[in-house]
This record gives sequence, structure tokens and C-alpha cells, in this order.
Amino acid sequence: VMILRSRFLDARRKRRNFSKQATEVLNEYFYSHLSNPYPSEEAKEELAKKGGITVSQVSNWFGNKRIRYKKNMGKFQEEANIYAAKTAVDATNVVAQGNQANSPSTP
Amino acid sequence: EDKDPSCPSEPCPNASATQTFDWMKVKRNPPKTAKVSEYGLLGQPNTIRTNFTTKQLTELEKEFHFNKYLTRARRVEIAATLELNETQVKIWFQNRRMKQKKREKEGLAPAAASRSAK
DNA sequence: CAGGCCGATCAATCATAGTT
DNA sequence: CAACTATGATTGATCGGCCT
Repeated sequence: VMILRSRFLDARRKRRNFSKQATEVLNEYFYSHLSNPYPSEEAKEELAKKGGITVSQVSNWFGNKRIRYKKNMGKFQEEANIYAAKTAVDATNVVAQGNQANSPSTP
Repeated sequence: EDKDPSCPSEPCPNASATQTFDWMKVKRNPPKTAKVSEYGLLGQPNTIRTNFTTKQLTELEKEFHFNKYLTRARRVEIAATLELNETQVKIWFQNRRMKQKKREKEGLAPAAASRSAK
């Protein structure tokens, strides 16, 4: 019951915020898949590559993002709109029809 | 205690643009680590995750290096020695193995990257 | 059918980086 | 510079699936 908070005084926690681009890539995926923000292992690898971080970091990011998002959805509305608009630009190519397919490469 | 944690008495009028998907409603059951027989009666169930002491972690770590997998007998023994549930010991080993695997994986990928750089 | 393991995830918390 | 917030990582424990 003592102050055994010395659980891990390890210096392994030299956190460094992700690069702007990494966050960009992650948020883009998150908000464009808001209905199911659970990237597959393959998707995580790709996100990791694009963001210049590790797969574990991608997993951590999504884990934290999901929990924090649902914890306080209101706080993310603004962010959601920003990225929603971003991904929308990608579809403005074919303004002729409302194509819902958002998976460029799906055999 | 049968109540609906979400929207007590209204069909949830999805406010703005973004709606509420299933994953946002996911709720985990509270840890059953609680032991009604320990303090006399319920009241303060260990609703939170138990914090292992440094001593317990040290012992578990030692055992892990001895054997990555537990035996029923070993488990009972360790649980008794460390004053933990057999389940807690079991779970610790499972998590530990996953952690080990993760570390190995992370320990190889960077190696391959530095290989080309050198 | 019960019990253990895996892989993924949750959820709470720690410790620090970045803001105000 | 202190106080507060945002964020990455850690970890005990849960969930679903598979195997024995």
C-alpha cells in the first residue's frame, strides 16, 4: 500500500510528439473511417510508413484516439469537420455522381 | 441497476453531422478482480485495475525468464506466494508474452533499417 | 463443454511536451 | 515560471476466436 509508484522509473518515457505529417496521415484515416476506425495490420503498416513511425505507435495512436474521441466527442467535432472536408476534396474529382466507394484498391 | 447508460429517456437526436457509431458505445465489463471476501463485505470492489507491487513484478519477471509458460501447479504456487489470483498470474504471463513478442518485432525492424544505412 | 492462449482493444494512469 | 492541457506509452484486464 506504500508509495510503490516506482513502477517504472525507467527513462524509457522520452516521448516525442509525432511529426505534423504523421498526425496528418493518422487523422485522415481516422476521420475518413470514423464509422469503424480500426485499421487492419496492413493498413497500420502503410500508415506507419507514410507517417514515419512504427506500427506500434500507430496502434497506440488509434487506441488513444478512439478512447479520447468517444470520451469527449464534442471536443473533436471541429477537428472532425476539418478532416472530413479534406477527404471530401479527394472525391470532388467525380462531381457527376455520388460514388461511395472510398477504397481505391480493393480487389 | 438495470438502466440504459445512454439516453435515459430519449431516442438520441443525433445532433451535428457526425453521428454516434457502435464503437463509440463499446463498454467493457468491470474487472471481476473484486473479492467480496476480504474486507468483510462488498462496497469497494476492486473496480480498478490492481497495481502490482514492485516485489510481485520482480517475482513474476523472474518466473517468466525461467518459463515463458505456466503450469497449473506453478500458477497456484506463485499466486499464493504473491497473494494474487491465479487468473491474475495467468493474465500477467499472457500479457508478458505479448510484450515479449512485440519487443522482438520492434527489435528486428529497426535493425534491418540501420543495416542499409551503415 | 471448460480452460488456456493469442491478438486486439479497452481504460485508466503515468510522465512529459506544449500552451496559456 | 507556474498551472493547465494535449498526447504518447504502459499495462492489468476484457472480448472474441481458435484450439486442445
